[in-house]
Amino acid sequence: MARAATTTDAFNAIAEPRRRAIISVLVDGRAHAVGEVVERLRIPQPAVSKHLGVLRKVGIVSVGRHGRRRLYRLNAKELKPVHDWVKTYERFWTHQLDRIKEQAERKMAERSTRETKRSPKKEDGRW
Amino acid sequence: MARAATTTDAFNAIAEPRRRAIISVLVDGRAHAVGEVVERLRIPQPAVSKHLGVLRKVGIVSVGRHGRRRLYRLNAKELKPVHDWVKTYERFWTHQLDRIKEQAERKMAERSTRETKRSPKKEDGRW
DNA sequence: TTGACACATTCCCATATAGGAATATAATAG
DNA sequence: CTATTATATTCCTATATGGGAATGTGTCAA
Repeated sequence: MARAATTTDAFNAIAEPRRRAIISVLVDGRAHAVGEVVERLRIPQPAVSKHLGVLRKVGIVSVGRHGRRRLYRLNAKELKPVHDWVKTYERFWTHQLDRIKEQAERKMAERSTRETKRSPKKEDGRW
Repeated sequence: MARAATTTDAFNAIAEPRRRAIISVLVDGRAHAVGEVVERLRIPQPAVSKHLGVLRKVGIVSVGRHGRRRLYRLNAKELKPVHDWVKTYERFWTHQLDRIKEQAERKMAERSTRETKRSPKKEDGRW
């Protein structure tokens, strides 16, 4: 099979830089017309419409009509799965104190599970 | 142009679910052989090798050799840009006050577009 | 040396792009 | 009704994909 559709989930949708830029425009929580996005990002209008269409299908934005305009609004909670996933790895780059703390916690956990698990010596040479 | 390559950046690399699964296997910080990943995820070996290749090109993993094995380890700090980006939107689902405000705003918008009586059977994401 | 093992690479293919250009649709103004 | 504004959609194309199958490469063991 080919690559998953951009409309599959938030992960695929936000992989496109211009879609992230569009989301950033909507970060103020207010509704914005397509033309506003076009002006502020200087992206051709059809491209903006297409990208907004992708974001809408995934649920990251919602649309409303007002006259001849379409007003798009951010529905940021759809980004939560991305945040939840990547948050798991936050400890790898956060402050060193946190890393020390993490290591300490890990040592404690290791100590408490040592009887059930195999010894830390392990089978031979893996680095 | 077509879609950006999966090796363009972390955003594109982690859009693939299997690659996220592979990263999860490496989360313990230790080095894992390809065969371990194959076993634990039950993904065909060539697929694992290809996905690891993508992750390596982006820098999310690094490789080392030990005998006939290749040992991959996580270089999670490459995921920081993703975290930094999505962190901006965390407040939309964590702060309860914001959620209340959002709901109120949505109700107001709903009320103002209710007279137009659009067919509700269209795609969702419309107000 | 030979064979088994671990892993990478290549080939093939159906599929979905993202962008540009052109056109369609919808709503309002006059 | 007509022109104009605002946005969506369609058509086109080059490109990269992910999976499966087959094969290549490197290393260890007997």
